[in-house]
Amino acid sequence: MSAIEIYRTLPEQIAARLRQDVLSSKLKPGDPLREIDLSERFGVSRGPVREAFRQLSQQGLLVLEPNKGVRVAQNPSVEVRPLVVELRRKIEVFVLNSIFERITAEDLEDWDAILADIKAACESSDVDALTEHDLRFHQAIIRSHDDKDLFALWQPIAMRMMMRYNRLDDIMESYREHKRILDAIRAGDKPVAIKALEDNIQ
Amino acid sequence: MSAIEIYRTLPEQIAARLRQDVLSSKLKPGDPLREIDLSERFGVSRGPVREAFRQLSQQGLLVLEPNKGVRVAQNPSVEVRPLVVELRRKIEVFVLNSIFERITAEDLEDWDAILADIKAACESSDVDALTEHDLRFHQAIIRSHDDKDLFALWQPIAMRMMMRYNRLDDIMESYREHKRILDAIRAGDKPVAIKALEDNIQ
DNA sequence: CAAGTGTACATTGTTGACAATTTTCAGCGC
DNA sequence: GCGCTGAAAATTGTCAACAATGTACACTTG
Repeated sequence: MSAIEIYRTLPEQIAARLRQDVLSSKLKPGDPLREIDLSERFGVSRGPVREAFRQLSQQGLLVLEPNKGVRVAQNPSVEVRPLVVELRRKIEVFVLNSIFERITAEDLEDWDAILADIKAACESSDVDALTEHDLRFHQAIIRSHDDKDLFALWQPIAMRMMMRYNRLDDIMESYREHKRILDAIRAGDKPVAIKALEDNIQ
Repeated sequence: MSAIEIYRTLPEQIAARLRQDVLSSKLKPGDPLREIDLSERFGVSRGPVREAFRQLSQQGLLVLEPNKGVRVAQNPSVEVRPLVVELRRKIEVFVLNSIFERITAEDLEDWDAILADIKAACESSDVDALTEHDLRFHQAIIRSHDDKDLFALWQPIAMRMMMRYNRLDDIMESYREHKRILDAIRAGDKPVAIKALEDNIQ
């Protein structure tokens, strides 16, 4: 796995590992997870594993059933998915619109760095890495807003889209979509930036 | 407290109690909560209390800081609140629109019963009870959709609105708003029902 | 006296044992 | 063979002790 270990607590580290497994379909919808298995695999007790389960269920990646256990969540139904897409668009457009005039050179540097990771992942057709860096890109934008609660609002919605790349014929298109967003921001063109962001969320 | 004890697990019961305290402003934004205090108050160990904290932080009512503890969350800023309102509207309208033709007589009976509770709370000016039954009313509608994940999507957004009734000069208006929704549903008038629902969410 | 430092205290984090619940499946009667 | 019953196994839920972390404040030092 990648070496991004900014996660401070034990449950966060475990949750991050499991999230990768779910998003990369190493764990499939309906798969059961047992606390003992994972506590042995990570060399910790069941407590932190339980808490990681709670975190991921709050993000919609796992489903908890009291006294029965945890399973990987089903993807949103075809009926509900358009709603999820619309909600995520609303939040991200709100944020971009709100911070646009206050975006700093440092912000753009950070986002360029992530864009480079996206490009590398596209060029090597590494879908898992692309999923990770795509998420990081949008996270970075959300997190640059002063109101830190927006991230908590956005995360469960974004996770439910689960970044499935089957929508793209050409994986490089993902890189180009994100590049268009940053280019428009750099040019100070707000409407185009927002349009590019909306086009990327589907 | 009211005797609605449908919550199966210990952490759910604790979370329900704390949620009431937060929504009724018995606990105010910024107030710190200590695991020991609550475990003694409820006569359980710290484990279930910790899990209740996690549930409520996922709903946006508490804020967790690793190794430091838990505080009651701040209300959404005036800038973000319109976004939250819009997101909640989108979800509830989506659900009502989606289930409208399949609403049964039993559904309407259930919702009428909750409406009666709302009426009683309004007549006795019991704002805490009104908050509770208002939540129950909208929960019941969301939960009648086949896709149970919609409730998990809706809850953190709805909680962040925190049902503040200072928007109403006359508390009875809350009852009338909800009655308008059910009347329109009963009459089979979808556009009016959706309009009434939208008007109620602000 | 201000700034920094160390130590005791308060609080959260983690663990392993035990309790409660659910699931599995062998045994039984029909 | 089919369905029911109930004991055993597997799994999650709860607890209390211990570890790690953060905080408060008296103390030192310049």
